Amino acid sequence: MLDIKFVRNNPQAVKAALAKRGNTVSIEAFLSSDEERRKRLVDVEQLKNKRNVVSQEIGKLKQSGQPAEDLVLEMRNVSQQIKDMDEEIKQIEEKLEYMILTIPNMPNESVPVGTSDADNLEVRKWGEPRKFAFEPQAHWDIGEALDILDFERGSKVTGARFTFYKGLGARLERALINFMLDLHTGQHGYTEIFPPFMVHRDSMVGTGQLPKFEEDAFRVQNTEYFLIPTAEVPVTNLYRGEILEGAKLPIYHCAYSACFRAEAGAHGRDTRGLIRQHQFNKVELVKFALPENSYEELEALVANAEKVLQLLELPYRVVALCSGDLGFSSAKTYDLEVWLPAYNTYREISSCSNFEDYQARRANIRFRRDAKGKVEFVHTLNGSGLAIGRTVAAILENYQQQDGSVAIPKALQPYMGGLERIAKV
RNA sequence: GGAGAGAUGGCUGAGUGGUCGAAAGCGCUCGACUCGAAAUCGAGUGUACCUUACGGGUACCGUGGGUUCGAAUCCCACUCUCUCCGCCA
Repeated sequence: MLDIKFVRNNPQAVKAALAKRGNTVSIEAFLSSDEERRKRLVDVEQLKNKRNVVSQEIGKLKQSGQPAEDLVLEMRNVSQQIKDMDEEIKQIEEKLEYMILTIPNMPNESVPVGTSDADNLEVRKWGEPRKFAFEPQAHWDIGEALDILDFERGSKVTGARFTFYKGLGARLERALINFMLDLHTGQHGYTEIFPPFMVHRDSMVGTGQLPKFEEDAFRVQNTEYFLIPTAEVPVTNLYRGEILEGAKLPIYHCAYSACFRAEAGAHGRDTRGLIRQHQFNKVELVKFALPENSYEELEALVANAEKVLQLLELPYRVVALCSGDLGFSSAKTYDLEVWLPAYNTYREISSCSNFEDYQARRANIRFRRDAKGKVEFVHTLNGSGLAIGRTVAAILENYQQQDGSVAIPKALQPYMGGLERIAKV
């Protein structure tokens, strides 16, 4: 969430920043409630002070055997008043909290201004889309033909947007997970985490999925547990409520997890194939950084994610999201988009964001530079490194052969038991 | 699932209705001593909010309620941890 004091002191700047997102939240409504709260707080705290002082007097009177009935009666009244005022303040605070939790982050200065993904800025391209001597097939057709993906039975057993991987398809998924984790832990300095796949409400609030986007999440019946939409949630919340040692920053974590998304509002989009599933696998990168370094850390994180695509020799481009396309909690986001021949376009395969102190403030993740220093909020970052299902789709489509088989990228072959291609059995 | 014990500051741990934001020790910071270090001695050392010139106030002893003039302390519910039994991958 935003710094309430900053909002109070710079309402115009906040409004201008949020306007770049096309956000219409009323800062005025927030500020008037905020003022109301403070006004009442002053009153009730005065009363509480009176109660504290007089209560001590009563104690002394009673100890010395003197009567204190009139004071007790008076304080009985005061206490009731305090109770009523506390109740009113609580109502206001609940309203305020909901408001501040539903105000998105402010875009960083460097974010291009725009209203939709059409205004996103291509930063760089890597690799050349392959020229096919034949009509390239979509990955769902390739996968079904090779009997390594089974969408029909996925729907039968669970429902739409669920898929069975079979044989070398399942092996490919597992190989990619291991390949990516090995790369990030071995070459990029990330410490591996294997997180819970369910978290409670506070964790979802901490990273920004709640309270605003509850309809996007799967909640476990009769509990307050949510299936994680990304490992970002449990891994960022690892240090929730903690004060970290400044000397230990930055902290790099990577984590494999399954991800669960309700995809509310995505009906009819990407209905075929692996692109948009209710359950998919992902290797996530998470960083906890010093505020002054977070933008360098973002560039490095993007480079770490790009490395996966480079090693797999998949053509991609890097896009800087414009202000209107930015995620709720993000101050700046780069998307990695991989080339998908059957779509004849680049599709998102990784999203790398700097949240600055927005999540840290929600999740109360702080650090102290040294023993004497004041506590400060860390900056949190994360990015996919990469989405596994979409990587499988990209490999199937980019590495397909005329005979229907699919070559396996060199870097991945050791993870496939040395296998060089997936062919029909 | 059954029975029991517990949750206090960075840590250990005292505190069963008032003067307790909280003893003591450890740790940490600063200072003294020292050529330097250790040891020793002295001072300091939570977070948030409100107000503000200095300063002051309020809240927080797992979480949420309740009793009371007054709650770390009493009552209720919940969460988590530990021990024993049962069950289980």
